[in-house]
Amino acid sequence: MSETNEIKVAVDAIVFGYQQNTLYVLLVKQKFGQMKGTWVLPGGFVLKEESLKEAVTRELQEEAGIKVNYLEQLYTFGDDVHRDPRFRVISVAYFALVNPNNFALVHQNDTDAEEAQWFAIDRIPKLGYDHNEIIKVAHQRLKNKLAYQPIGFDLLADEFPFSDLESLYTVILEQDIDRRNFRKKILSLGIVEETNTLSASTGSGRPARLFKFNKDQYNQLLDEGFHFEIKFA
Amino acid sequence: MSETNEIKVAVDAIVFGYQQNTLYVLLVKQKFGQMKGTWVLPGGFVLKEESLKEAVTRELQEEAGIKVNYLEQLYTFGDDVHRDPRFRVISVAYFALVNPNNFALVHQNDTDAEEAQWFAIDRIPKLGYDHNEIIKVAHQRLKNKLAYQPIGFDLLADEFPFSDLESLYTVILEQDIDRRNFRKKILSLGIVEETNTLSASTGSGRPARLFKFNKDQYNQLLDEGFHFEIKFA
DNA sequence: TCAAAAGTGTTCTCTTTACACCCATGG
DNA sequence: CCATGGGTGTAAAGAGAACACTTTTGA
Repeated sequence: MSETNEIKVAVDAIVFGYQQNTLYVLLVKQKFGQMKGTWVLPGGFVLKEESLKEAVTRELQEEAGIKVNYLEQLYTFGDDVHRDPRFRVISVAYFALVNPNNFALVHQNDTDAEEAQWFAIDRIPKLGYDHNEIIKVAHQRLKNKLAYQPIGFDLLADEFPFSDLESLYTVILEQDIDRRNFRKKILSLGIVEETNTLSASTGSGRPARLFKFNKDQYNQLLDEGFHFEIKFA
Repeated sequence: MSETNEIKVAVDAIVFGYQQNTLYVLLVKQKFGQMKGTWVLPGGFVLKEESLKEAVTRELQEEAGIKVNYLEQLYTFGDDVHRDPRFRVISVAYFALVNPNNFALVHQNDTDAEEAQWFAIDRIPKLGYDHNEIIKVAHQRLKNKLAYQPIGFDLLADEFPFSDLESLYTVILEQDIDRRNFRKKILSLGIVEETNTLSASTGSGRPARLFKFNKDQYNQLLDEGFHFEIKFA
């Protein structure tokens, strides 16, 4: 029973960002040890007096200078006893989303990682440990959640054209959707509202009206037993 | 960083069983320590050379002599630094289901727990640690999963009358359902098949035809993109 | 005036809901 | 023959899917 002392507890974060029809994941370059130079998920060991959640937010701040706007526990990886070649480590992985406001990375020098960088989901290099596997699990979770929780909005700016929301769904779910039916469906839920703003011109095409997610309204509907769900043909 | 050595890793299992319109949870009486005599979830510390999953199945065997027929990771509880008053412990909780075949408890004497016992979900006593909270989370997961995964069958005998399946749904979801529509819906999924057996008489009423879940068929449909879902009015 | 993206309604199909009476058995 | 639980169909309403042309802007 005392052997449990020899198991180390780590946290890792899979942070998703979305920009220009591309889904990105945040990675950091390992600064120390035999894995120096390898790209891995941001994360690290949990301190004795901090909660798991605190450990993740601390590591994200230290390693990438980033604050996320959605965070939930994903899964705890601890079945492969040798997933870390040095020690027995179990890792509690967290699923996180940032919107473009928080996208920028602060490069502090006093960090665990030499660099932090965004990688397109289909351009992830071979990572250290089992982190490629962890990203797969997180990607699947993202796909699933998109259908029954309004987390798409956490990946967009506060005000966005409808087409951004639509292409976010097509890109992440890798599936075409009908523009008219999608718009009708989303608007019928009553959690997205029109603003008076039009998008700045992008050089071609008609400017789009901007919309925003009404979180208060969503929470109120939740209390009333409302059930968010988006499905496609 | 070395402080992580002082965090202990435990697993706990929430095992659900269903009998006679009642949902049960398996609890064990703590045998040692200052919590001696308190009811808690089966579980214990993870050994250095075993996977998390192995740890759960080992503990369930040792403490209750039970084998489950569904097991999945639920959540890792580690945000309250003092959830165990003795040490910093994080617990990876597992969600498990048994069917009536595996319901019986073997009372070995060489176990961690003095006793193992089934408690109706609405008759759970005050438990040690944060285990009442953990059960709430597991109960919610059970309710959610029932709607989009055919796990109800893991709580029933291999062959069951339709009314058992139906009352399982009403009991766990705490919601009435229309008998005719429910039967139509389930049968239309094509994963439940009729047997030739009729239930033994229970003293009154017409004997029921028994059905069984066709797991192979379900898995095949899954591969074809099938999506299980049961909703109610 | 052309290219590019935004905006918009209707019809058809399928799924979900609501609802009530007869059947088989044991006592 | 009565009490108990098992078994079944239909119609109405709602949700999802399919589908194409007009509008606004910049170049």
